[in-house]
Amino acid sequence: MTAPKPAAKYKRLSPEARAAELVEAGLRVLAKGGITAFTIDNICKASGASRGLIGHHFGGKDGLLAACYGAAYAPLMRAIAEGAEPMPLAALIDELLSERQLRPEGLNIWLALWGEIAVNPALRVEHLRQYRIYHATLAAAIARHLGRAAPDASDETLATALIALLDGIWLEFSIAPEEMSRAKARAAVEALVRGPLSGG
Amino acid sequence: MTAPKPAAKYKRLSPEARAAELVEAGLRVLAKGGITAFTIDNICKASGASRGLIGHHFGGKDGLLAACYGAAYAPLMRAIAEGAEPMPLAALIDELLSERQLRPEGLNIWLALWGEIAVNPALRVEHLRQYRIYHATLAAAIARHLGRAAPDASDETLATALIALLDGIWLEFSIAPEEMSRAKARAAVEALVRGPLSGG
DNA sequence: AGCGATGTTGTATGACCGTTCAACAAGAAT
DNA sequence: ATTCTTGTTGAACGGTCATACAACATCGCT
Repeated sequence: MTAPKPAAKYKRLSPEARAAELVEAGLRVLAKGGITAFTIDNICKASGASRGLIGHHFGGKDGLLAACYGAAYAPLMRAIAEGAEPMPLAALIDELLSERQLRPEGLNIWLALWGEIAVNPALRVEHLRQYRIYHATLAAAIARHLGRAAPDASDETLATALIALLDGIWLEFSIAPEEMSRAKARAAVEALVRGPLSGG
Repeated sequence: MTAPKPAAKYKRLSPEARAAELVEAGLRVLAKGGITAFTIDNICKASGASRGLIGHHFGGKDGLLAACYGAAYAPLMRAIAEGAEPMPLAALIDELLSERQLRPEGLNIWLALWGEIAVNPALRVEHLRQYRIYHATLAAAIARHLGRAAPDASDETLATALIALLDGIWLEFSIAPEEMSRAKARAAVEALVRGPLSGG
């Protein structure tokens, strides 16, 4: 018999890898149980890690929540930044209403976090940072669509309206899925965008 | 000296009055601290009542939360049902974007509750009940605006889109007030509604 | 004035919360 | 093989959570 290899009691990860695992677990918890389920216990159980790790890597629960917020924005940012050259507006809207962006787990994460943003100043800061990028990208796409080099005030306003409509659509998908569908969503966005964008 | 009147230790209320006070206190707590602040302690402190009352009148915290959800819908319902005869669409939209409907406290309550609806089946049921009334009222107003006696499929779809846009606008007012304004909101709603409604 | 019905109180209870931290162990460096 | 760095563990802590419930007080009724 060879010497029995003692089973390692845990796997040691790089800080980045461990942080990523915890953020992913946090997002899974948020998607399933909302903000009230976002507890150290639940997250560590979901991640398979021990209770001390969140404090060690993020300084506390709030730190992890902020990281989760950033991570929740990632798919959206990836979508609107895809490709080397800027996307045409139609393609952008198509992507924002794609099945990938409308997955229920992802939407539930938004819902859970929105309620916190209104109430948690630290999260609000992180939100504004991401929002500005999102808004600027949309405004630029609208301006390009209308043959402008840079967005003017009306493009900015339309971008704000489009963001609100998309947020509302995502919201309805989450809380009243019987009433919302991709087709209805598409029709709504087209109605909003047709007037201002066809006329010029 | 006359006999000193012993100060009453508490005021005894009818079940309806007490329930109403607790619901109001619950809404105040939701507006200020979101769903995570919705605790027995906080609510009773806000209401000036003792810790046993929520259990006594609502069977538990969840019962009160459901009642709060219904109460949160009340201003909206009152707005769209105002007057004996049906409101014209323009007036309806005006009311839905009025300052009364856009008060931050009210919007924060929505935000706090939306995150729970996605996750709490009992709340979801209550939501659907209220949503159907809301949706039907809007669809009827749209149909009337177009000279139809009853809403057809396109009116229903437009009502859904309008609800989504309004929800999104309220959301932006709460989490990104720097970017949203009543004027922008009005412009967005008009853009959404102009095409389908002017053409017929 | 006294009784009875019932709305109200506040403590007790057990579960769970987030954070801390000393002991531990894995893997790299030597 | 040994040492060292550092990621990891899990128990311990004080605080807060929702709920249950027995004692109590108020007010209508007689």
